[in-house]
Amino acid sequence: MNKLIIITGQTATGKTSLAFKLAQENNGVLINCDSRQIYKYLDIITGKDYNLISKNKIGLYDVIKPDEYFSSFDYVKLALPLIKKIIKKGKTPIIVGGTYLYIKHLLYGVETENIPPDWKLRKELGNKTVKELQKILTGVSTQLINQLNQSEKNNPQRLIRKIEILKSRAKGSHIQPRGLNMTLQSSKTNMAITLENKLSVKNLKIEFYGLKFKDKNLLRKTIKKRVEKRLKNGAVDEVKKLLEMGYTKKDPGLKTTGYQQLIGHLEGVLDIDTTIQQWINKEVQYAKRQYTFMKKDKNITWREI
RNA sequence: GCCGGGAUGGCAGAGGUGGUCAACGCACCCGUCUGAAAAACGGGCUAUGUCGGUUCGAUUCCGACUCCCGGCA
Repeated sequence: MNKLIIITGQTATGKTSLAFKLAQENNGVLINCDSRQIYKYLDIITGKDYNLISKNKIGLYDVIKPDEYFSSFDYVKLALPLIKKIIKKGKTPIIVGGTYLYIKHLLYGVETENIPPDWKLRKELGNKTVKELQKILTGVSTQLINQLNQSEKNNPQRLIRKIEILKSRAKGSHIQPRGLNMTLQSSKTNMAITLENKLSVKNLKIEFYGLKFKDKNLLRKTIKKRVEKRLKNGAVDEVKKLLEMGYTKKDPGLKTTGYQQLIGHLEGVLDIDTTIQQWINKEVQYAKRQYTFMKKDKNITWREI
């Protein structure tokens, strides 16, 4: 019997502590699944737990630089072999992090798996207005744009992705998607089977936990404390250092809560109180969105804190 | 005390108006999202300081009061 443990959930719920505990009980090895901790040099503000886990005991920390793009596909590509290696050693991989999108793609696959992001195209289309993007899409496929809901129709990133998919298919390079889709989320066995195939591992047992706050007051209080702690630990200096290294607020790594606000402060746009308040608000809002997204996954066993 | 200016949602703030007034932003609530996810988006909520008058009808006109800001004393 092979075991895989996944711990996700809202930010600031203590996922890493739980992962550490489960690692001791299960002969486990941690694999990060936080889209921010993937980045080098983003340490204090993304809350890398160096005290709890020494750097070499957790996988997928610090794999790219702040100006590099990363996607759920890249994550899966890196995570799968790592998981496999750990299982082969007879240990338990423990995936821990709040980026549910990455977990979702790892567990359930993506229909358009063979159509990679075209960052050049994205950059090009990035200058266009939503109206222009809609027009491009309408020109290619009226059917497709009619299927989009209001939210997606106005979301430039989503529209660009759709265009990307259509362009790729127009080139004829695509293969018919495999039957991996959302319906698998309702079935625990299928989830394991999918991964067993991808890993070529037999008898995989998956434990899938989600951590969430009991109520919003506690969430806000905890986040506020955490922000204050990070400031005390040198968050401002971390940002200064990154700016000195030549990174800017437009770099994908720095498009992160905390960095955006502190850069605003260093630029003199925000006073410190506003900076802190905004930082806290953004994290609270993020935690809310996380749960909205994750709660649709029926495989998650929830634990309230 | 006198003179002037002001009072619009939880906050900030615009403009119009005797006829269901009421923008934008923030916050808050709910949601969307199959290769950017700590991202990007959609929807929703709440208002004319108090009291009285004129009027069929007042947020708008009139009066008083309260509070705030500026100037004079």
